[in-house]
Amino acid sequence: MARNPEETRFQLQRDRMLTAAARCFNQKGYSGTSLKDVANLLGLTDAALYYYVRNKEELVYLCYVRAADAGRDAMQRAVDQGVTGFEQIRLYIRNHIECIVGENGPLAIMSEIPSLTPSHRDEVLEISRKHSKGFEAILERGIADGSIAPCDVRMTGNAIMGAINWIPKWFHGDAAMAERVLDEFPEILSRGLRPD
Amino acid sequence: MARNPEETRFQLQRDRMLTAAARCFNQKGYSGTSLKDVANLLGLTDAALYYYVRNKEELVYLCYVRAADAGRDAMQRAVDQGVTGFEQIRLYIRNHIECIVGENGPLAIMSEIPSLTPSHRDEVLEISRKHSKGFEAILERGIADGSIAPCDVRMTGNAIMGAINWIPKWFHGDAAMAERVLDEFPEILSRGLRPD
DNA sequence: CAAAAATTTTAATCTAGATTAAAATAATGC
DNA sequence: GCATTATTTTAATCTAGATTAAAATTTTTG
Repeated sequence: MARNPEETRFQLQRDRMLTAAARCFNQKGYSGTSLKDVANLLGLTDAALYYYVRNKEELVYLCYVRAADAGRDAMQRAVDQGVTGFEQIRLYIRNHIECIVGENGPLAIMSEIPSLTPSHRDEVLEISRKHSKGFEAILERGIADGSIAPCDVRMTGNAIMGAINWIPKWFHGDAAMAERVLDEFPEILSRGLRPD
Repeated sequence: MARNPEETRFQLQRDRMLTAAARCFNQKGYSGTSLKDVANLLGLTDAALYYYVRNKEELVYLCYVRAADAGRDAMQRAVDQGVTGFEQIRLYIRNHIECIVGENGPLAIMSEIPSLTPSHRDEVLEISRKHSKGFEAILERGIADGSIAPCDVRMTGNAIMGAINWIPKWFHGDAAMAERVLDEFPEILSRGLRPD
């Protein structure tokens, strides 16, 4: 055990593990990926994973927490940098997609919350709800400042988030495609928000 | 075995089964749902399902084929009824969402194609690709007839389809909500397509 | 370099869930 | 009502994959 450099070592391995797991989960789902799948991506044995997590459920849980952190971060930066609500939404879309298709590896899409422990489930649901609320709040500010046309913010949020969350289903790590998504999606998804 | 009324009986049960399975799969994924889960929804024993399908994989496969049929149908009706490309897209969105949130039970979202048999996988992928092409073709017609602004049809298709495919993740059979989705989504998702 | 701590592997165990076969029940045709 | 066919259940198998414990290996520290 250690102060900092070694804690970092453990953390780094664990992080690589979460990335590998996220890749598997996005592709084959929670139950569909075996710990062996994840371990293989890392050149390890399945049993080795238990050195880093208590069990498989905790692995998803950590993936989700990590994704939530990245999402919150993407939103925070967008709010900090954008002036109008519209600009903030656009920045957020771009930032978030960057997390998803970026080279630091994929983020897990939170698509199997039912598989979590009740306690973990509640926690993740709470975070997720907060995130949605944050998104809707930006929309509302945009409506207030006139940069976004009045709309059902809940449904609009669901639509935009859905389009983003679905990306891992068809995107598989092609760098050229990553560029294209990053260029096109923010425009496509925000275009409909503008007032006439 | 039978001519027609009995064939219908078998078909009907099988259809109920596909609906139940679709509900489970959408909620918990392929590997996440046991045959017992599906059987319970029908008031049956898991073993009884084998009277209708060869195995679990065939069950997903049939769910996917069924969803594909409904999707093709929704698109065909949209093309038949709409005049401009824009109108057709809008109609298609509404028709498809109606399949998803409608009362005849949910359609399976094709999110776990990797779990299929190679042969089934190829077939479903082919159908799915054709569907995407159909969607993009409508977009292109819309661009040609001036009802839709020029855009990257591939990315636009991915965005719109993604938003739709994600619906089952947050929609859970509330009738009032179904109305709301059906009212809002076609507008939200098509608004950005209009030329300036 | 040797001791201690950290990391990984090997080898079992344990269980849920898919699948099957045989038996039981229900429905239908005559 | 009887014989046949359709449907479902009961009761076993069988297997993949999660989990664990102990042993082996690697890394770190002094």
